[in-house]
Amino acid sequence: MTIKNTMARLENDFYLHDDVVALSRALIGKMLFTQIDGAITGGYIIETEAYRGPEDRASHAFNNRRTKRTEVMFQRGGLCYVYKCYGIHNLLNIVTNVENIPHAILIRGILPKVGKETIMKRRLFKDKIIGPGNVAKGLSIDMTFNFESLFGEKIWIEESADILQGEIFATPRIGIDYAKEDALLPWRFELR
DNA sequence: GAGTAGATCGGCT
DNA sequence: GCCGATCTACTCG
Repeated sequence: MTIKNTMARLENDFYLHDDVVALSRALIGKMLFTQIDGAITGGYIIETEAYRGPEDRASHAFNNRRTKRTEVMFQRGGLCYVYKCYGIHNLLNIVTNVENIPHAILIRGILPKVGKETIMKRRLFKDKIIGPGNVAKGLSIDMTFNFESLFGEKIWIEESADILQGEIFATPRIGIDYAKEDALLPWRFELR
C-alpha cells in the first residue's frame, strides 16, 4: 500500500538532468512551497519556461556570461535564482544541471493549494496566479531567496499527490523579443 | 476591450 | 545612465 507522503520533496538528482526543456515540462503539476515566519504557502506549478544557458540568447547566461548576478546559475542544480525585473518584480527561477552549466527554469504560474488565506492577504488573487512577478508576490519570494537551496526550510518543491486535469501546451516564451531566433523556441509550458 | 504609461532598482556597458 | 524573462491602473472609445 502506498502512503501519500506530504514531505515527498524532489531529490537532488531531479535538478541535475541535462535537458532543461524536459525538466520544465516535468515541473508542471509539481508543488512549490515557501515558508515565511512559519507560514507555509504552496501550490501546483502550472506554467514554466526553460532557459538553456550558453546557447540561448534569451538567457542571462547566454554565451556563458558569468557575473555576480548569473553566478548562481553556474552552481549545481537545486538552487533558486531570483532577480529583480523592472525594479518592481522578483522573478523566481530554478537552477538545473550540473555545476558550470547555467540552465534555469522560470516559474510563471501556480495554482494555490496550501495557505490560500495567506496568499490572498498578500495580494488579491483568483484561483490561479499567472505571471512570474505575481508568483513571487503570492509566495513572498524576494531577493533574499537568491542562492537559496530547495532542500532547506524556506522553499522547496514536492512531488504532487494529485493528478491535475488538463493538457500541457508548449508555446514560445514571453517578453524576450531581443533573443532573435531563440524567441520562437516553444520552451514555455502551460497547463490548461 | 485594447492600448499605454508609470512604477522603481540591480546589474550591466 | 540605461533598460529589463512585468503588472496594474487608467484612458479612450
